[in-house]
Amino acid sequence: MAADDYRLLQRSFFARDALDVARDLLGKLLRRDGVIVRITEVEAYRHPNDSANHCRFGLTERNAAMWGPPGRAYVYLCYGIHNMLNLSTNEEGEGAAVLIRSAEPVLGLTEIQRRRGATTTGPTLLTGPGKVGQALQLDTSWSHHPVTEPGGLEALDAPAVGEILAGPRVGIDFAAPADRDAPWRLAVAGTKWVSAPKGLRPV
DNA sequence: AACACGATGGACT
DNA sequence: GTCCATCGTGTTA
Repeated sequence: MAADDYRLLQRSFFARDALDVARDLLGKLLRRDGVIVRITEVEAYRHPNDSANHCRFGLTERNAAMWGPPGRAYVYLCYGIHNMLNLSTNEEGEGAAVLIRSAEPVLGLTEIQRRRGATTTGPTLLTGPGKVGQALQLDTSWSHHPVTEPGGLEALDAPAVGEILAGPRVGIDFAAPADRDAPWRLAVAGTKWVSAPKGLRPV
């Protein structure tokens, strides 16, 4: 299949609750120039009433892309080092997004290795949100970029996946217990391209 | 105007 | 298992 045969996801795909979008994003593709990856693990950050969500204190300059139209990138810097990719969901005015936690190389493996500074072809190449950001060469200036339009970073359609695993989100111990325990981390079953298989179980 | 800390990853014991 | 790099953001004063 030629790269030009891939179809962009539509804005309406993202104009739904983050948890629904998260589930449907599994198996979909992200393209940046000659690199294509398949999404294998995601987390939903919902609106409202999600105390793990960056939008929990309202609109700020950093999280503005989450409040904006659906289908936009929200890239934020974590620990001063890692650029984390989210895709905005819900309707404009609702602060919600899906964090892309892991992916699997589809095209451009050697370029991904170069960007990551790694030689492995195994899951450690691309499991973890910081690695995804690095492989797609993203930084915070990519926030607000529409992934439903050609050019730059694109979200591409692909067949739905089969079985799905779910479990609590990672690294949100600061959140309220109910939000901490909510099974809003989703992953493709049967793949090794998942950052933390522990804690995931079939839905 | 200061300050504490994070939706992590890699190196090391 | 532990340690910590590294800096922008949001909170608090």
